[in-house]
Amino acid sequence: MDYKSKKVIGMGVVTDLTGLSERQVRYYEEKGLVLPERTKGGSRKYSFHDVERLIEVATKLEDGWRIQDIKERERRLSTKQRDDMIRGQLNSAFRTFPTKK
Amino acid sequence: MDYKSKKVIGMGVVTDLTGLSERQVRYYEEKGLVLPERTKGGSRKYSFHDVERLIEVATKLEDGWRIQDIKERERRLSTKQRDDMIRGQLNSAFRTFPTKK
DNA sequence: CGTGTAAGGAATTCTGACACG
DNA sequence: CGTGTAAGGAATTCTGACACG
Repeated sequence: MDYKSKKVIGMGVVTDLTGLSERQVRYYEEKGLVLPERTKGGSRKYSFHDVERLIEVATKLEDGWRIQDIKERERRLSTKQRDDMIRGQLNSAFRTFPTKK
Repeated sequence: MDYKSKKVIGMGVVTDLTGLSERQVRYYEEKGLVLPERTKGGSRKYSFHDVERLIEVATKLEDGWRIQDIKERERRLSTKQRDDMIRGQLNSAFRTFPTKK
């Protein structure tokens, strides 16, 4: 695992880095948009990747998105990505599988 | 600044990552071998680079080095590096400056 | 010299709840 | 729905000191 994915950042640094409040950060977690790890004592630990994710979420909210919208869109995207993967696999298996157009 | 150099890691994670005690980590700082940043409240914050540095220091201590030895050696190394830099600059200024051999 | 430990305090983070719009 | 806030507690980290070898 690389530096970007290692969950080592505490709440204080996260609020500094993102400009968000603790409340916001915890709420986005409650809604399943970020998944920090926990220390034995229960403190949240985030990765740099999580920090970027939080900023992305906050930006979309400012743009008028709702949290449900964000989750919805991403669910669909990952579904499409799965479809593309399967299509790719079929493609190499049978060189005749029809792709779009 | 990249992820590796950003000082965002608290003491707890540092001891987890290095296997060192808080005492050791603070002592190496006292001796000038690592230079964490501080939060407003006074908590130390380390980078991934610092973490690797701490492991390196601890390893050398296990190998019988003394902290002063470690600092001494590095002082000399950086002096040599400075010499090399200056030699390089002179080299490009006067293509005749004698390099070793 | 390098490290352990007990002591007491200050800073940090957590949860659950009430509030607002 | 997304966020602020006051409340109380638990976990975290800090400093200075004494101890050992």
